[in-house]
Parts: sequence; C-alpha cells; structure tokens
Amino acid sequence: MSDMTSTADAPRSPGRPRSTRADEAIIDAALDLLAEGSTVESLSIEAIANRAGVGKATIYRRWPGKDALLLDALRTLKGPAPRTAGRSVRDDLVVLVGAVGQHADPRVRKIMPCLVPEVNRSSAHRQAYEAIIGPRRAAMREVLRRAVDRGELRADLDIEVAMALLTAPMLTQRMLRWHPERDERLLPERIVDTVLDGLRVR
Amino acid sequence: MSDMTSTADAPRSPGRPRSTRADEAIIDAALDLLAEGSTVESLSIEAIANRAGVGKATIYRRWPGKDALLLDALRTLKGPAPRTAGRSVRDDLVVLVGAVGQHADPRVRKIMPCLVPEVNRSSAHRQAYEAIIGPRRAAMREVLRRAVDRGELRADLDIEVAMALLTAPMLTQRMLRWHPERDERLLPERIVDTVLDGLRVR
DNA sequence: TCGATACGAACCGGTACCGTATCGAAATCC
DNA sequence: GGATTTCGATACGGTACCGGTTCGTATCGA
Repeated sequence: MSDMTSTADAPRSPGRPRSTRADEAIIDAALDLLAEGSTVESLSIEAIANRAGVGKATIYRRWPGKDALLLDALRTLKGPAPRTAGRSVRDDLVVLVGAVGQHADPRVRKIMPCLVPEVNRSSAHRQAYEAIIGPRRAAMREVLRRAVDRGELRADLDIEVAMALLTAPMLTQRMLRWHPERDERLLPERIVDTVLDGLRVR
Repeated sequence: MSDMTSTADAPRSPGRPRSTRADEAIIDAALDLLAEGSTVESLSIEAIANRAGVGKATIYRRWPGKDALLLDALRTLKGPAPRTAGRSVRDDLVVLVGAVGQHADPRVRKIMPCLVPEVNRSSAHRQAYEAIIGPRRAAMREVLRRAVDRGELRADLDIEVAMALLTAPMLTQRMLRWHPERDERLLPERIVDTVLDGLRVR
C-alpha cells in the first residue's frame, strides 16, 4: 500500500496496529464492485466501505482518495505469464493467445474493459494496465523472437505487429464481446493457425 | 429524435415551433463533451445544457432522460462505409483496415473508447455501436467473400476470424493506443500484408 | 392582435457522495 | 494499568446533479 510501507521498518509505533483484514477487505471490495459492473468513476468510497464492512475513516487513513486506492487495487492483480512448453512456436502461441484476457483472478476479465477509457486519460492507469499485461507481452515477444532466430518465421517480421495480430483479436472477443455467441475455446488455435499461414492460397 | 418524428406529419401544431438550432446544439454539445473526455455516466444533463447554451427544460421537453438523448446522439454518427476500388483484395483491405476507428466526424475516435464499458452493459448501447461500424464490417465481409470465390483466398477461410485478424489490431492501436509512438499511416498496409501472407517462412 | 407553444434562465426539494470529525470499544506497547 | 492508536459506526456541512416547475420573453398560426 502506498503509505503503509513506512510502518514495516518503522521503530514499532505505539497503539493498535492497522488491521490486515481491513486492508484486504477494502481492496477486495473495490475489485468486487468493479467486476460487478461499477465504472471507475461511479465507484464511491462509501460503497467500498459498506461492501468491505469498514468505516470510511479506515479507508481515508490508508489512501488519500479513490484514485490512489484504485491503483493499489489494480497493482494486486499483477500475475506471472503462463508457462509455455517450448515444443513449437505454434503450441506456445496457442497457450499465450489463450491466456489473453484470462487471469488467475476471474474478476480481471470484467474489470479490464472498464479501464479502457481511463487508460486513455491517465498515465497512472496506463501504467497499472501495462503492469498487468506486461509479463505476458514479454513472454510472447520472446517466443516470436526465438522462432525468427531459428528460421521458422520470416526474418523481416515486425514482432510488434505480429503480437498485435495475435493478441488483439482475442482481446476484442473476450473484452468487447464482438461475437458473444462464438465458442472461445477453439478460437486461440484458429487465430494462431490463420496468422501463421496467412489468408492466401498457396 | 425519438419523440419529434410525430411533428413531421402532424397537422401543424399551434404555437412556436421547436428550434432546430437547439436540437443540433444539444446533440453537438453532448458529443463534444464525450469527445473531451467525459464518461457516459459522468455526463450530466446540466453540463450538456450549459454547453449548448440551452435551458434544461428544452432538453427534457425532447428526451425523457440522459440515456435516450445519448442514444440519439450516437445515432447521428452513423456513416457509410468507405468506397473500395476493387482492383485487388489487398488494396481493398488496406482501405478498409485504414478506415477502422476513423470517421467523418473526428470526435468519434475519442468517443468510441468511452463506449466500451457501456457496450458490455447495455444492449441499447451495443446496438448503437454496431450501427456505427456495421456498414464497414459488411463491406469487409463482402471483399473477403468475393476473394474466396475468386480463389485468391483459402476456400476454408473463416471469414469472421479473418475480419477480426484485420480489424482488431488496428482498433487496439487507434482506440486503446497500445503503441502511442507508432506511425499509424503505414500500419494498415503492414497488417494486411502480414495477415495475407502469414508469419511463416515459405 | 391574440392564443398557444417554445425559449433561456432561475429556482426548488431530494438524493448521493465528498472529506472530516467524533464516538465508545478494542488492541497493542511500556 | 495507562498511553496511544485503530477499529466500525455515525453525523456533519458542502457540493453536484437530479427531475420538475415557474418565470418573463420570443415566435409561430389564425
């Protein structure tokens, strides 16, 4: 938490220590409310306090305002990139594309779309967003780079464009729900195979 | 407008007619505020009225509430799909991909990201969104279908997946600003060529 | 000119949330 | 036990917007 780190190494302050339960309950309540459909700005401190079973003062004692609390909440969503087997580019990419928009915490899937407008507005939110997806992007970049080095993919490949081709369609499906009826389970394979081989006849 | 159509064929109601200037000013003010960064829900009737130089009553006389006004405003953004030359699949797709996220009204580009959370929540907003991009999607679908018929593209091509591969990367670049520094002008060609030919070496 | 309606502006009571303050109880250290 | 701090709860004044209403004025048809 932004202003709690000092207490860790401080010379043991007197009085009742801050409740770790409250910390978690507050962060959790904020993420729950977001996942249930609240927009970032419609989210109120009072609603978070009620949901967490906590007094408002307990929140204001920890964070200066809603934005700081929210950024801390988003920071807790950081997760590692999924492990890839490394047997083939194709299989690795299927795993990584399948992981787009997925997360250990299922609330992330509902929360990410709500962040889209914020990310374009606030650089702090953009940073939080990129911290969440950063490890996955790095993993995919590495898979592609190695495949180029091995001669499996075109030498003149623009890696960033390739990553966009692979991840963006999955993202629009999972977050924007372009085709709500479509079965998502087969989609990663379809995307990877089509991108690898291209649309043209050979 | 939702409740103004009746006046068109009505037997000429007495009294002062409603101001067309006010209609346009209200819709315009709403779109302006959205384009300037207001979120859909932070947008208030009072702010719209002030911006339009109009009394609140003038708005409430036309629409029952904010949602109806907003949907009407979004409806005015519908535009035709760009013309394609039809010389080659490649050239047509470059035109259509280049048009993703672009619009006759430049405000659309700022407004669309703000709609993302709403589209997942309200079916009315989803309809408005799809009405805006519908003509473009239809045009691209047609270009792809014809190319398959001519034997230029794979016969087993999943057209919807192909459209996602082409449009989603452009959309994430234009609306989510995944790579803010990248030059967007060359991107459509890059995307189309890469998708058509695939990543693999031949 | 007159009746009817729309206009912009201002005001109303109600609601929600802000950020702060205060309460008695609870938890920790000395 | 006493000092100190946090706890949940509640209350406070302030602000913003809601949806509706009422002004005096402006603009139409008859």
